[in-house]
Amino acid sequence: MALSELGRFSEPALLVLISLADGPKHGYAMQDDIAALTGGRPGPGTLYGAVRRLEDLGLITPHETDDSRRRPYELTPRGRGQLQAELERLRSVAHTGLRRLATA
Amino acid sequence: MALSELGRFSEPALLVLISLADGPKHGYAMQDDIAALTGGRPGPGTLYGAVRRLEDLGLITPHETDDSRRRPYELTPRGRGQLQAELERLRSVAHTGLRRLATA
DNA sequence: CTGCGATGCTACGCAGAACGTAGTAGTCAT
DNA sequence: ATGACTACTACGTTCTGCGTAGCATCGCAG
Repeated sequence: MALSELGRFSEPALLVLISLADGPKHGYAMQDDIAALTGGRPGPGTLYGAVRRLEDLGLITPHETDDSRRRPYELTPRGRGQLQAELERLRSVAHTGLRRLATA
Repeated sequence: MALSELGRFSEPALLVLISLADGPKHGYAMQDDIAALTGGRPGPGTLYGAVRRLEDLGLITPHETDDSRRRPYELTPRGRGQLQAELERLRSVAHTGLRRLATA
């Protein structure tokens, strides 16, 4: 993490955050949700790798449950804020790019 | 490249394509342009690494020039198409995410 | 005309992300 | 009780991201 100290997400990590944006989910449900969003289903290596990193960063947290089999996660307030900022940045970059394509 | 066969870009590669969207540029100019777009200037390793991969994929191509010192690149038609598709995908993902944040 | 900062790129190497595969185990319907 | 689906862990490989270092060229100040 060098280009910017904290304000950057890789694609799988971003998709995990988005998938948690409308409520807590466990890993398998995230995979389904991401598949619906993007058309591609991440393998477990990709998904749980991203989840662990996001948890280390304090952007998501395990959700209380008595079910030992599932491990649901939810956004922390910090994760929610970071996601919002990142999505706005992304939207602006996409907008700039599309305008350039249209003009040229 | 496994999640989707060709429809996925890493952030630096995407930024290179965007920076070429309003005309041919050489590496250093791309660095400047990306810095203006995002606030962060990629190092040469990041930039030229992404450039080489994009050239291998046929999305950008070296621009004719007699200047041996500079090596400008431009989008291929295929690169232009891919960029457009990717930006639209990105905009839609960002939109979905922001809507979820607003609703929840 | 010489020094020096800015330009433009190549080479290199490491850390870690992305990804697939395989394996384990519980659940549920038939 | 067998097979399909759910849910996750473990593991290893490949490649990206990134910084650093180095080298050559240009332009300008003195």
